[in-house]
Amino acid sequence: MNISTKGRYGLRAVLDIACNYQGKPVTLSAISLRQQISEGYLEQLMAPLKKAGIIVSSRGAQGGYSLARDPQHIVVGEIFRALEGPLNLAVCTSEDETTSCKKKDYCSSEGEANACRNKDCSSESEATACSKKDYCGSGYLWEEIQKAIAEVLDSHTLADLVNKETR
Amino acid sequence: MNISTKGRYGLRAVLDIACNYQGKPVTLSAISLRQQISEGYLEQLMAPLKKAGIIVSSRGAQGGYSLARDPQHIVVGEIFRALEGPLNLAVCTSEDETTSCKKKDYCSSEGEANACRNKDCSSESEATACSKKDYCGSGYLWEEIQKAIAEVLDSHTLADLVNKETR
DNA sequence: CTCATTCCTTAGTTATTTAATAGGGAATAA
DNA sequence: TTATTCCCTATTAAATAACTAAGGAATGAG
Repeated sequence: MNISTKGRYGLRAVLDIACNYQGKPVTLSAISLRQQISEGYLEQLMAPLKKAGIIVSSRGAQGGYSLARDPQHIVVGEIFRALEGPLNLAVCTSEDETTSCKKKDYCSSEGEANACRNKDCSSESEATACSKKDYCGSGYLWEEIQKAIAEVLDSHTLADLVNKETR
Repeated sequence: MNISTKGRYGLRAVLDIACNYQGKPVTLSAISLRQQISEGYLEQLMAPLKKAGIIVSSRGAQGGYSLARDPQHIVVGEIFRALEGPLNLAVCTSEDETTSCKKKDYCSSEGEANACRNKDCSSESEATACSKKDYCGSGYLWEEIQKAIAEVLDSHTLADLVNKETR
């Protein structure tokens, strides 16, 4: 269980922009140099960040990237989700929600007392309904973990991280 | 960011044993059938669980797996870590701790005010010291997330999950 | 106007990890 | 002594991650 370079580098890039903006947009090459991440790879991280409305860009000489909003109005969860996608700890791949929890085989206890709950899927995304998921006891756990992660992500702003950085 | 089948299947397997133990050890084939996980793959999950002292096994006819302790004395974090390894959200690969944070390039802010803190690495494992890590602002975030995950893992016992299951 | 600069987009490639399968071996109870 | 059951290791196929490459489009400076 880890966070991909996409998420890690991407956050560093946004932090870099936040810390190094001085009236002028910050160029990719400057970020690349400071963060020791190849420009080509950084480019790919900028696209989703831009799409998510976290950064804005301008082209041409003196161009580069700036934050779309003040750091205190950018929640870290936005950045994370833009890069890594919605939180989805347990794997829920099926598109057909109605078939959920019909197969009691997936549940680790037997007998009629065992009513598979339908919300064991911990995905944040509505699109991915569950027919193969980790049910019941384990599903509960993944959900709790996911909520804990979301809580951290959504209770910090970019400004908080900038403070940690320059302190 | 997700949890591998190793962790998910493994937890389900342990839950299965907890729920279906009735005086006799639970066989792999029974777990396989109920959980719809191949026996071959399950076998590989049993090894670390056994090594971690979570389950015990007996061979031969009527053999199988049982819990090594009562479910209320098995913390979920033990199971998780046995299967997925120590929590290690940010990647810290170097073995040489003294080189940490010497390269200011990794930090996303410039200037002398920027003292890279040495503990940004969020790894639970002592063995993996950091020379390439996500520093400062971002390192702080990964650490907070990791602590939140550990809190959930370490505040639930297997008995808690069994209750969720059979309710 | 034109040209250097900078972002933009897509395709392709390589490395790593995951998820399994396969097959023989060792212990044990009936 | 034999069917059962766990044990161990190697191999492989698929998926994902992590880049690299390369050409294009916009823009500001001169």
